[in-house]
Amino acid sequence: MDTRSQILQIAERLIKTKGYTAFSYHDIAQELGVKNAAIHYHFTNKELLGIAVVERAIQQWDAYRTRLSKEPVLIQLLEFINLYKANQQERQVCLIGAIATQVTGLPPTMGMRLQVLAESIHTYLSHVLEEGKQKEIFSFETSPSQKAFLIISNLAAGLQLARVMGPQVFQEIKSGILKELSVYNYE
Amino acid sequence: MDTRSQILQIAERLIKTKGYTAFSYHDIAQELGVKNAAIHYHFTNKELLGIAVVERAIQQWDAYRTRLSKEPVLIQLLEFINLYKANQQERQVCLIGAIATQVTGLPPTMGMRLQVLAESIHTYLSHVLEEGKQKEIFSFETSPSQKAFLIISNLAAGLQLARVMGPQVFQEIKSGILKELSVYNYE
DNA sequence: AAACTTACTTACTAATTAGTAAGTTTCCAA
DNA sequence: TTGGAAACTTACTAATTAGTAAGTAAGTTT
Repeated sequence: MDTRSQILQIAERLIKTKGYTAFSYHDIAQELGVKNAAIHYHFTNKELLGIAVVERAIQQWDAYRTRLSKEPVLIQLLEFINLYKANQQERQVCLIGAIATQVTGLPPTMGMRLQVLAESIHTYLSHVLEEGKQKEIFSFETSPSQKAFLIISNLAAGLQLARVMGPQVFQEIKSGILKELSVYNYE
Repeated sequence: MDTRSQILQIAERLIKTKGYTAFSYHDIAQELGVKNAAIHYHFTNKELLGIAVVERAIQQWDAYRTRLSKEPVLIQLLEFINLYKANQQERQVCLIGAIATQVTGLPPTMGMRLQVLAESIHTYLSHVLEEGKQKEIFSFETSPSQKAFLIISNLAAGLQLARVMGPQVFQEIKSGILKELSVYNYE
């Protein structure tokens, strides 16, 4: 993998563990075994790096949801939850939560691109829920859009609560989501 | 109000808007119209200030839940939601979400005290839900503890999503929570 | 009135930060 | 084989950061 991609990968991990303001070019440089200025060569300033991290997340999400969309809705839901579970296992939060809590003091463009990501995720999950409801695989009383907001917020804050209260909280939230959708016998 | 309390109040607001790492002693000093060192007089270092902010939040929460516990369960739930709504109106996130997303790089004591706060909130809401279920005011299929985790995560991440996607998202989440509890005709 | 405390200010240090400018190495293409 | 671009390093700057030490003014206690 090329250095540019490695920088983006490390930056994303740092944002999801310490937050955007808390990580420095030095952190990335040290981990890559290069000098500070090498990071500046690839990303002139921190704002550009931050935006590129969100942009990369959008691309990866687009690829992921395109691939997933060919699967049955139940698999799509479980795999969606697993995306968050993977973060939990590394004690990370999701990118949206990590940036949203600091967004007031961040470059506006980061907020705008994050909105695009959040809306894409919400739209995708809404469709999955709608199809699942129609096919009687999921059961819920709210609209698919509203239910999508509820589930996304469960997962996002589930990661945050798990950091503070322990990993079992995420498991409780995950099984709660599925129970409320009347989904049983998974994995 | 004395200076110490004012510092804590400003610090909490800054944590809930920009995050712990992003605010400086200078930010507080400027807003109070005093010099940098005046803040250090009251809180020798940033770690002590951070812990004091969480400690104050625990005290305020204890007072609030004690007062609320005399009300009917439906009022208790609606007032609990209103605590988050108040944050939303100022474009802030909740203290737990704000700190949890950065907790990996923060003084361990802050994480420990935040855990106490989070557990107290969860215990309180669990009791409210349990009583409400028993009295058939709320309806839900999971355990009260599990439902409490779901609702807390809805509200915490609801604030974060509202920052990125707009305030209507918080409203959607709020009405979704109530609908799933079969609570109608509120306010 | 003297001693002491509270709540600061002034003036500083050391470390870290993002960011830049100029030079260097390595590889590839004409 | 020479020219140039890509990917750096070296060496620096300016700003911001947390934190400290010494001094001061106002009030409070003895």
